Amino acid sequence: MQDKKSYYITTPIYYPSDNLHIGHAYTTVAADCMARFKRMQGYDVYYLTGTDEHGQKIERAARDKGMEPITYVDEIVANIRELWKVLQISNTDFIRTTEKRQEEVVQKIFNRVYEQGDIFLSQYEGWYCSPCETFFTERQLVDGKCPDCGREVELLREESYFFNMSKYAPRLLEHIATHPDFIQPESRRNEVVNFIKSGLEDLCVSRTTFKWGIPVPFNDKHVVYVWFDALINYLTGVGYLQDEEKFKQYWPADVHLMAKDIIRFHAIIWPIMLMALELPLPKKVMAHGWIMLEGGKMSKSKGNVIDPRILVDKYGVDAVRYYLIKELSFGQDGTYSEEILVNRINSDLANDLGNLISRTVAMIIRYFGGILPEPQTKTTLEDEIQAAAGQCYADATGKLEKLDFSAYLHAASRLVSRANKYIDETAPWQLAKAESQSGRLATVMYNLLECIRIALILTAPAMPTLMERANQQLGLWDEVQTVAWEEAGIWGKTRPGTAVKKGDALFPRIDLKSLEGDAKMEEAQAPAAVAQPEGEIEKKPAKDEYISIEEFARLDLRVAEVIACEKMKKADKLLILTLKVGEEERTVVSGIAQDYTPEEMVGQKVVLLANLKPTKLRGVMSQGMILAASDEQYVDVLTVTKDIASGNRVK
RNA sequence: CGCGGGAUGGAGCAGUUGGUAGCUCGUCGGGCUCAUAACCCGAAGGUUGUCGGUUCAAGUCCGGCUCCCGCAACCA
Repeated sequence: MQDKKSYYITTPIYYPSDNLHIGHAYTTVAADCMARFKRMQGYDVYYLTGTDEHGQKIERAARDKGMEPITYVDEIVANIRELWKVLQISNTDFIRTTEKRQEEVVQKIFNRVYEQGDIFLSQYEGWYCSPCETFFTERQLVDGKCPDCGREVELLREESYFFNMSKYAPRLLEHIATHPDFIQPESRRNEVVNFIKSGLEDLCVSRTTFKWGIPVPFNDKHVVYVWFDALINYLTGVGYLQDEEKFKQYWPADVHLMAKDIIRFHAIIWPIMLMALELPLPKKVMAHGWIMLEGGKMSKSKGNVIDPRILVDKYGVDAVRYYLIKELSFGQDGTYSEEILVNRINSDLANDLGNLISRTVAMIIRYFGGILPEPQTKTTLEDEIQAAAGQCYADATGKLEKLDFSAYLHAASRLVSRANKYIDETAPWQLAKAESQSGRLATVMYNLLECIRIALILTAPAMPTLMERANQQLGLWDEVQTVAWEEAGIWGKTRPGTAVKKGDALFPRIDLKSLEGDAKMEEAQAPAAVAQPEGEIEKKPAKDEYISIEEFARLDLRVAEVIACEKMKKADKLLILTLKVGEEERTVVSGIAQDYTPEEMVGQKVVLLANLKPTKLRGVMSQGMILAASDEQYVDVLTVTKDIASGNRVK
């Protein structure tokens, strides 16, 4: 049974309503790196990823496109799988919450927890605004009234299932205290502990407002709350209640890896669910940081989402994965820019590693006809090299064990640097000039290749195609797939007599200047590039979607003069404008506070959409909307510059 | 006082249990010529955001302050 130690690692299951971006790629690549590392160490690895497909948002998105949720989601899931293929993700399994195995397990779990009393039917109590058909919490209300429409709300109860979380809070705190590695990094652990100590409320684990989800087994008016459903995938994936032997082999998970924003679900709700099921908790829950873009977080609305596929096309999988793994330091946020990416590839991969291989191959060919000689005369320098290699191996291993990905690659880089320095120290081109030095020269060549061999093993988890590509030139291994991690810790595994041959550069240098040229071309092609991969609906109005002049006339656009203006309290973006429109006065709330002060608005003549349905914004009734141009950076309010009196029509 | 993160040589970041501040890139100078104009060596450059406290000793612990950034709320 215990023939092989097992290792179970997961990524979150992703929500297929949006395109996946470089951040999702990071999590998945990092987890893949671990999976490959553990496999090379001889572990029986189970690497699970997948998609979380239920929920109102998906249901709505599908309906908006006139599709069944499942057809909608199928398409996106296919794209996600394709992305993982491109990134050489070696997941063992791919789970979808819409699969039958998941539904079964979720329902059984729901049943069980219900029967033991930890899930109970209760009333969800909230303030209900019937015109808006929405519940609000006490906090959300504005002056005790509906924050949306400003009307009276009533205290209503709705039937809902709740999960008793507080019951398990002390046990969870105890567990966290006695297992310091359970939540990583430490800053996240503190956050979670504080959150738990501030008191856990019962979690509402069912919904009745939509249908797209797993039905509560004994009450089909209810659907299981998506997070409750989603987290269970970690159990379903390894056969819980379905394949007991498999489950026994892999559970508890060794690592749940995720981005920091969902740590609470994994470090609070999930462990408590497992406690309710009397299952052992995962050994580690690790949250990494975010990849930020220069100028803020990436988001679809900013249009700055990076599609990893395009990067892989441009730079290759190994380079892109290397960059991702190297860039984020343990648990912290990092920055993405194409310039940083290119610099990283050029300096670490092209200049140092790629070039090391290139120059070594060239020298073995020049001095020994391409056949690696037997090492001979040894000096203290060789002891030093060997010790350095051992140290790098130990460091890389240690850092990976701790999921400190960046430091792991840094350790591997150190060996490459040491080898480059070794060439300088020994100056093989000098040795080659004297016949008497051929023994030394042989030693140097052997040691260089030995360093390369070790470096390639160390970087293999990060760069899955490099070993094979390099091996075509180096001939180090008969079978690349079976190379074990431990071989990197053994000096002298390379066999003399190995034949090397010249090949293409493993990591060609990238010219930043030519990149600028590319960027311009890309801009021209951008719409196609963006729309194509995901089948994303960048709907341009079709030609027959012109509107008539009559339709336009329905918009009552007027010149309006700002006679007073103040900043909305407790809102960053809102100004409250008092407008004079002819004889009439109006109050309009506008989201321009980040670019305009109240003072500079007063006296301006702006364009008002006067017959827009009034609405309440943060408690203030806004009677219309003023027109403004905007992009990601600026908001520019349209103003009337000539002396046209307020109230006049704009058309 | 909504939640959280950050402030360390020009840039981006490390700094584990408090004990001489490190790494990558860039800059300047030198070396080498095997190599993907790559490689190697050396140098300059920081009173570790600010004020106060604990200590023999603080980037590292405690408290106040300032400024950035994400999330949330809000952009009709």
